[in-house]
Amino acid sequence: MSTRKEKKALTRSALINAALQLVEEGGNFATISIREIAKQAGIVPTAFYRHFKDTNELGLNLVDELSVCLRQLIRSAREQSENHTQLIQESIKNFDEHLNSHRELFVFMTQGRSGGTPPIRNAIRNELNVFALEIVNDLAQQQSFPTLTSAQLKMVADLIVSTLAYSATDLLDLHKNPVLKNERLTLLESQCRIIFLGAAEWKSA
Amino acid sequence: MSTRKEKKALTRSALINAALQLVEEGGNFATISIREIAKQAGIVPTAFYRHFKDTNELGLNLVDELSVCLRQLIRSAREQSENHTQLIQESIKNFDEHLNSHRELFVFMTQGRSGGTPPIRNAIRNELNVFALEIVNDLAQQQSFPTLTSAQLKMVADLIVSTLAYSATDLLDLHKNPVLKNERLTLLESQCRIIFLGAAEWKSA
DNA sequence: CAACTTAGTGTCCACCCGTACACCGAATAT
DNA sequence: ATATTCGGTGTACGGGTGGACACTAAGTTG
Repeated sequence: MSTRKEKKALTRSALINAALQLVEEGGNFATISIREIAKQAGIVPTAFYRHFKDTNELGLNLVDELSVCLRQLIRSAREQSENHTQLIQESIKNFDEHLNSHRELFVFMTQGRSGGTPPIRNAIRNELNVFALEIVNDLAQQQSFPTLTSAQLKMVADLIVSTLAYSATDLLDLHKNPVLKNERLTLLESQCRIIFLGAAEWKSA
Repeated sequence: MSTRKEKKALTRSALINAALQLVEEGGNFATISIREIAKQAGIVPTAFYRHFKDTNELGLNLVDELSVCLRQLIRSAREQSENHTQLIQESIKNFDEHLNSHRELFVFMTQGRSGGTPPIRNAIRNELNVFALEIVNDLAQQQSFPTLTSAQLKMVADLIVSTLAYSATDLLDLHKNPVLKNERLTLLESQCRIIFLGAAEWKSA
């Protein structure tokens, strides 16, 4: 039927993967060129334009990839646990596994959130906001903090997301140093517990 | 006496300021070129090499600038307050003012922490670590959390620094939107209070 | 004052960049 | 079966880049 569209979709994802791989290999997304991406994808530079206007547009598509990745992360963390401590442990383990299996996307995310073009920054910010909203949903459903309004839950969720995202930069860098990485994961766990403790104590003042 | 060294130091700081200004104007530090910096500084490109080997080396010097900036920030936040809430409010106000008066440095910091070359990333990480240690010092001196060991205080301080640094990206972007920026500052304040509440509740488990 | 040092200049080169353009050949539509 | 669409190719151009090199002029030193 559609050999045409199939092939196009194929090289399109080849371009996306090429960009991600270049980023993962240590390149800053802001500095990688159309020519590099095309070469990595095994096509000629000018063919790039059949798919994206420029690297920025490709970047926005990377954010879409990130979006589904984050959704997977939320979903796989959704087996409810007995208590907060356990929930945190399991969620962080899950987070770490996602960081490993989607390194390139998270490297792109951390880079782009502060160093991307404005459209990319906003797109990533938006994804992280959606992510926080999903956490709010979960916290509400599990009635983790019955005394908090949903606005207050959102504030807590934003803090959790902020803490996770910040740690991602460190964890991705500690990739090849398991000892330090585990230390960092332990730190992250303690910090999340602090947040949960604080949230439980929060009185609207 | 030393007109020579004076002039050199002068153009050197002209180069540093040129780089910072280019970053502040929206450029990603990773993408700005020696020629751009030199032009902005009002010298010829090749003269750049009299001061720095490459942009990376200049970047490491920007981290030094950041270092003294962070030290100023700590110092000016060191008037002790009556209670936690007030301390947080004043410290955040101080933080915001520093963000405004040293925009370029903080843009560079947020960019570089996740998107810089490995040496720059490490240098910034190191500065933030020192910053956290200074906070530990202050918290210990004020006996804010008598039940916590210094290792636990460090964990809390890291969380505070993480939260501040993460918010910096947002705050710098909201530069020209006072309403949203104030919302973000309020969010930050709530999050810091959560952290302080959680820290007060922490039992070594 | 003479010799030396050095910050900044001017020129030049090989390289990579984005992108315009004409082209091809196979998948699709008629 | 023929015409059309379109993803990928190859060539070409102007412009920006890092950096080598020889130079100058002013500051320093002895």
